[in-house]
Amino acid sequence: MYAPIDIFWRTVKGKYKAKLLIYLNDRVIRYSQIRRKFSKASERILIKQLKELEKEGLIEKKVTGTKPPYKTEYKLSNYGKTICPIIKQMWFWGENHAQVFNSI
Amino acid sequence: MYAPIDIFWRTVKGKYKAKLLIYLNDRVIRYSQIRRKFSKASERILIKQLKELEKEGLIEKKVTGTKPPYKTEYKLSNYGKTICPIIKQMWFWGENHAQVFNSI
DNA sequence: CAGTATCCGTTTTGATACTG
DNA sequence: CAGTATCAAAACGGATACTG
Repeated sequence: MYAPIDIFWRTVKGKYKAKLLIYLNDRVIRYSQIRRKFSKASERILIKQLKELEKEGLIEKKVTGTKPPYKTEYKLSNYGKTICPIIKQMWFWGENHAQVFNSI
Repeated sequence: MYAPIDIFWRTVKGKYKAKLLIYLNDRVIRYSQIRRKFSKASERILIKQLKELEKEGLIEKKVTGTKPPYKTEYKLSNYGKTICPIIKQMWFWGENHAQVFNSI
């Protein structure tokens, strides 16, 4: 029903998802840190994309505390780690071909 | 001003662009053929995405004839060929992880 | 601290009739 | 044959006030 490329697409579609995956690669990070790093993103969208990544199993969330203030930590899952090499290649491609865009 | 990942993103963002690039890989194809292949896409969107790919130099178009009916042929440029390996990896990733989505 | 809820503007896509 | 034009619908993202 879906072409394989659609599977991939659906996974990383969203303004910040690819960057979030790279940012979470090999770290455990609290939400407030992510907020600071992605300060240009609106609260709503950042949470939305984190939730989607979590729902699809690419990242994992751990909440500490039973009443506020809570402490939440995000990290990449093993499944999420399988996608990072591809995102890095997307990154490298952009790096190598940036001049094409600057000239438009 | 743009992160490299945004460069890549901007290049293939669009519902059919990645598929178009793969489809045009190593072939010269007429517009009507593309239409048949992408029969689910609306005329407007298909043309729009072809135009954007052409504008950014990923594909090339050759028009034959001075009055209708015209004959146009599309093919991948050398520049476009540099991005196909990455799209294929996206494809493979989706193939290998499809079951995750089917289970949701 | 880590989110939700609400409202709103922009961007993307679709359907379809028409044209060089 | 290969598009363009027009209009409408849906998806996406942003700002910000509020809450467990």
